[in-house]
Amino acid sequence: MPAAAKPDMKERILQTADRLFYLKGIRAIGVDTIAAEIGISKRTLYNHFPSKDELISAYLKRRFVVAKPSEKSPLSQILGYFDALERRFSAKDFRGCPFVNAVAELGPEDRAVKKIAIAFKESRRVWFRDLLAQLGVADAEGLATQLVLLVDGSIAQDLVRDDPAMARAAKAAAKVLLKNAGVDVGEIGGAAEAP
Amino acid sequence: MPAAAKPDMKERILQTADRLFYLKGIRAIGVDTIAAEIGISKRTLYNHFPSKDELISAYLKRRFVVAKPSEKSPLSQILGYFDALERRFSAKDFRGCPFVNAVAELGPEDRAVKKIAIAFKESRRVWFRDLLAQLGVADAEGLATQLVLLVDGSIAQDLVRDDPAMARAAKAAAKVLLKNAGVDVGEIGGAAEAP
DNA sequence: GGGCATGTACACAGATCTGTTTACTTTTTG
DNA sequence: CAAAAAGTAAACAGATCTGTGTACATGCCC
Repeated sequence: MPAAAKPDMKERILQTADRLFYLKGIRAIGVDTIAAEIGISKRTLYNHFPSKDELISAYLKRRFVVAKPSEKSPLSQILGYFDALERRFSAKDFRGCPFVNAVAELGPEDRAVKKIAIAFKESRRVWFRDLLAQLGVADAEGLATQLVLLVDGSIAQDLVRDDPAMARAAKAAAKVLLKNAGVDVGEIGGAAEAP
Repeated sequence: MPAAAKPDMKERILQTADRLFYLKGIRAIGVDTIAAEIGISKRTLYNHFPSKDELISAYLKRRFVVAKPSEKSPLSQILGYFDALERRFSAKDFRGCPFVNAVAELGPEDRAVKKIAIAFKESRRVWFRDLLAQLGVADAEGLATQLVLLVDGSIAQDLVRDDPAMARAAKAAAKVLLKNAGVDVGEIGGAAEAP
């Protein structure tokens, strides 16, 4: 039918690539599949991205969203992160961390992918660290690292087991670590948690 | 050259497949590559494994080693697990958890792979749980889950960042969780650890 | 000696993947 | 209007992948 005047073709390509790469795997999806899914020709796709590698990088960079400043208290931001994790685990289209998956899939030789993955992991660690510093935690660096271990551990476990309870377990452990660092987190149950 | 009388051909194939699948990725390695690496013909490989899928399953099953009973105390077994992790992270050929990587690479539709991965994760959780029960921990189930989060989290982080310190951070966090559960773990530093 | 399992070498089928080329059509814009 | 920009359709090149087929060589056991 029509030819041009498609708005945000690049964004539409990226949206589709994101969904397919993330759900099925980067190596499992060919550029033909992405083009066919949108209903465009392969040539059009290659006019927007010079190679699949570029598309992969763009996909990962688009996934790299920075946390916006919040009005909420540092503690509720930290604990809320685990609640958000649990919601994401419960969604049926959750399939682990796209950065970890990409590194696992593409191997350590793909420097471009690894670089983006490292940057993302570091930015999230820094986000935790700054919130912890606001709470007056002495070793904010060390505790931030431990919190991201819980985050990534629950993501890996949920990827394999499809169990959103992993997020609750991570939150419970995070509370223990916070309390141990002198943060008042209120009551701490064994593992359960009152919403 | 010679023809038959190769001892343990199946095991040799598995060893090579293990190394290549794990280091480069399952989808990145073709059966030709494996056969060429050993110096056998592709036909021979297919005589031992009827399909690549079967070879993948055999690779993962072979990675699934059960922990042998130990003479050491439950606590030192638990803490020693994190020390072993750190040693593995320091090896240059470490590239994350083969089960998580396989699920990430092959997608959730590969039931055979997912089944093995779930079984492995569960067996390790049970290993922790039983040791915790021996220590008299009340909620051994919950704490075991939290410990495997730290384990898998440090593995995912090391995969991306190549930083063996992730294992030390996990160990430090584990100590805090153990202490909180009433286990005497001796002195606890901020994040560092005396060997 | 004679099967028979096991291996080699190598070609081949058929699918799929990245990326290009060619020729044509439609829309926007100066 | 006319040129440029953007898209379509479809074939193609060249590589790679899984799996099979064919013909031959070697070693072991009866």
